[in-house]
Amino acid sequence: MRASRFLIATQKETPADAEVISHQLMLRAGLIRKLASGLYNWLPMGLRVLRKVENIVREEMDRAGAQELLMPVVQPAELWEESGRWQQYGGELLRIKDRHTRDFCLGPTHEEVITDLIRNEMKSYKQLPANFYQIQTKFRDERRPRFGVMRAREFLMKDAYSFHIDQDSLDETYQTMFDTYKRIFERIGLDFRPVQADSGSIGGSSSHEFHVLADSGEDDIAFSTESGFAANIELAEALAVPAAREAAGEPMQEVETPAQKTIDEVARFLNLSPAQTLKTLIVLGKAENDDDEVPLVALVLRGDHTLNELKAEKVKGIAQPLTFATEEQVEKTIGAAVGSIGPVGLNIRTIVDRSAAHTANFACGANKDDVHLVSVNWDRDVALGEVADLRNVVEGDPSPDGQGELVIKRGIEVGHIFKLGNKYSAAMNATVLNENGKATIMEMGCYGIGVSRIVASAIEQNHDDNGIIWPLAIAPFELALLPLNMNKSALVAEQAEALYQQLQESGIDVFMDDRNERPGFKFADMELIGIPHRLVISERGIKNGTLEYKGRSDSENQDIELASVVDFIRNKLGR
RNA sequence: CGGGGCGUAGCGCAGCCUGGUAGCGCACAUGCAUGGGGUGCAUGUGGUCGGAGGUUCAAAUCCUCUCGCCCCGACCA
Repeated sequence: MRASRFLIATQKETPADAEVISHQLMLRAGLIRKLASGLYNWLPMGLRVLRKVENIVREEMDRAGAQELLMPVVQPAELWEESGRWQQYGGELLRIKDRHTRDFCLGPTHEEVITDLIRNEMKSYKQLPANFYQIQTKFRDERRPRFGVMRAREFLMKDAYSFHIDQDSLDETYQTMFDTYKRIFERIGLDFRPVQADSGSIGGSSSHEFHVLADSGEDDIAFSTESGFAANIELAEALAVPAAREAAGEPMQEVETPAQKTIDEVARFLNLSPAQTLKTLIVLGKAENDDDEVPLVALVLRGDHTLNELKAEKVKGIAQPLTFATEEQVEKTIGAAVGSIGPVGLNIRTIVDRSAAHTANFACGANKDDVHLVSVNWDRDVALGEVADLRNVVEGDPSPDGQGELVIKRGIEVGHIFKLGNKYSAAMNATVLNENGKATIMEMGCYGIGVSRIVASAIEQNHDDNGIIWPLAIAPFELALLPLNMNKSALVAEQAEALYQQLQESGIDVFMDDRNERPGFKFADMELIGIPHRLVISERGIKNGTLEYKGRSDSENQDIELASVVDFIRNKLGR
């Protein structure tokens, strides 16, 4: 490609509304332009990157035996009513009406459509297992789109759905997809980790996420220092810390704590560390009958720990989504304000976090305004009832697999695989006949990759002060060919044209900057765009019989014999 | 959805408080010079100041409403 015939939309200045580096660089390098909040145009330069990612994903899915198909963006409401998600799915599902006022939605995911398709097409267990995928635009009406294409409302996703006669077959394909995802992210050149994950609103049992490690990530991932354990923090099991409870000391006593509400205030006032205090959070439970009053439930955690809402939600009898009781509800039922609640003498169901249950001689609210208790001990002063894992893990916690400690890093979720089981196939009655001729509900798996998000996360991991540094596999072009003063020097022009021809014929994805611009201007543009390899053709080099080569992250130029330059580049590209 | 902020040329911004001719840098066009790290000089093009209503002799500026965008806040590829 010649620069003179290609839209180079680079900008010197960073648009004010771009927050993270990948968004800034995608705008500055002229890869994307915003149309509206969460909606982006992909310019020619950006689309080349997107297509390269897409092709790697496609090749590896095909290699894994999946079949590509394509489903519509617009989906009829009936299917979503059948699965129950028309009601369940929140505001992210953009619901629209057609001219006949029939209900439709823009597809945020395609479980319903694929299940409907496959239940009509597949009749026999002999056709299973089968895995279908598409690379297609999704729409999720995000409450807050941000970070450019990282969290856009419209985005490109590879989604795959597998169908099985039994759990063993599902397990096998799940493992194949796990391995395929590893290959994909390795080929793209990302620093990533597979982690155990929650299956969220899509549903199902087992689930792994693939995270690109980057400080700008929106997820916290817990890793073990000693083993391969890695899990999203929403899921990582928190073991009891300390491992055993100390012996009880002084007798329990009441202390006046006027106007001390938060854990920090109380701990400072009592001259204790927050870890020596317990906090009691009051949430809504589930009423047994629809007409009954909603009960309150107390969750007790160590003062320095934070509640993991996902874990709390999974406890039987707690309202989903997790909802905190209002101050009025708390005062009415317990008779004390929110800052003075504690487990001693508490008149509602109480669930204690494992670590809180191992804390001795602690301080907590006395269920009387402005009074706390100190030197409180389980069993001696208050019965220890239900214990559960309620908290988020913190750095230094023991790894749940018993090996090493946990370290926490930020990650960007670029892939997610689920075992759906029969959640959709049962709701939508997707069956095939088994060996005995009996209708059997299929088992399903689903596997997603955020194709457009990968482009942004690759930049988060690979950039410097001058711009993007693309991994070779997804660079918009492999090589930038820069003739200097081409318009003045017939020698340079002639040589550049000849070399351009030669490189193209060797199958190299070359971008020749034939614009009539000064050298510094071209260098800056090519580095901002992030093309991995660069060749400079100048009059003085030609006279020496050499060209200058520089890799995007090299610090020095290297002179290359003109005659051997094509081989040199092929070698650099690993061809 | 709640809290905060911002809308003036393609991009980055000033002007608004204290009402009176709409400005600067970059980009873009033309010319001359320059020609190895975003070159210099000159001359130009480009704006219904987000929109509507109001106050006023006069509104980018003051008032009301509205729309859009960004940031922070707990259902995600």
